[in-house]
Amino acid sequence: MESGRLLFGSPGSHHGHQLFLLNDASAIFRGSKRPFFTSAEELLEEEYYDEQLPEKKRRLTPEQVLMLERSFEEENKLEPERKSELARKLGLQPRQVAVWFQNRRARWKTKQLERDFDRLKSSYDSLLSDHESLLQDNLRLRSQVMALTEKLQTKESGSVVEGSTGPKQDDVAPLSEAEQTTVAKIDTTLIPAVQIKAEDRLSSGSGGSAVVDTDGAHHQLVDSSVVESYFPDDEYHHCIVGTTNGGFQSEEDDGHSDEGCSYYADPIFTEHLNDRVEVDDGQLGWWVWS
DNA sequence: ACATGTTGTCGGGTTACTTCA
DNA sequence: CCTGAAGTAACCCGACAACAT
Repeated sequence: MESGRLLFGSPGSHHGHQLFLLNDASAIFRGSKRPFFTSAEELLEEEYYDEQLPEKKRRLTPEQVLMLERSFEEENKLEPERKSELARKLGLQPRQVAVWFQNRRARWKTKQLERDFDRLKSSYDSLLSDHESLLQDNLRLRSQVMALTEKLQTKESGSVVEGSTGPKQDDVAPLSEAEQTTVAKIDTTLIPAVQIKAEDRLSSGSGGSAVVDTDGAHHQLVDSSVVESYFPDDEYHHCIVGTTNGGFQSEEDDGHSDEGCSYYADPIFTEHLNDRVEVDDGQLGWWVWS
């Protein structure tokens, strides 16, 4: 071990005053209490070294720091030969050079962590912005699907009564090309899902049976006017109880009502929640969105 | 060949001191 | 003048590797 230090101070103190054994070049500081950032001119002044106070921490001169920094840029690890060479050139103890490199690596690592943090935070902020933008798109598209679905149903009901005394088909505005494309998607994805659910329900026989939709939501028909829906992706495992009388409740597994349910914040869900339950002569139908 | 001791270095944490606002 | 924050030289400790015995 490189040691070379003398301790004096009160016994038992963890950090006694320390006096360093100095090499030839630094011997001019022996016994002085050199302040930080001492200029070269000041160092040459005789009275500077008159005091015989114990050696304490001394700042390295700017020239010493510059040379150490340059050496650190080349290689941040210090092999024994380079350490001795640097110590000789700078007029420092090899131990001082080693300590400087250790501290310099620690400072570099701290800065590196700060840079990494900034980079990750920037990346996170960007992703968050993208996520929020996608949520807005999702919301908008859901609304569009709803509107188009309603439009399609209105059109289909108009064609059923065509030729009868019902409203004329001309009362329904024709779908645009884009709307027709969306409707086609609804036909191929949503309607079969509804059919599957209807088959599940019908095959189960009783009104108290349960079905699971494409979202994994578990729907239980309680009676002719009430259905309970459990959403497995909801970390709170809320139970949404929809009714046909215009209201709904949200409960947690333990039965306590929860006004903070995240679904309240979803305008699409809130607006169309009761659409999930359509009771018509005991027949249960579902709105489904993907 | 293996065990043990010595020496030096490293990273992480801490202390003591200086500088500055 | 006092004070707290920041920067930094130096230290302590445990882990590890290289080398000698």
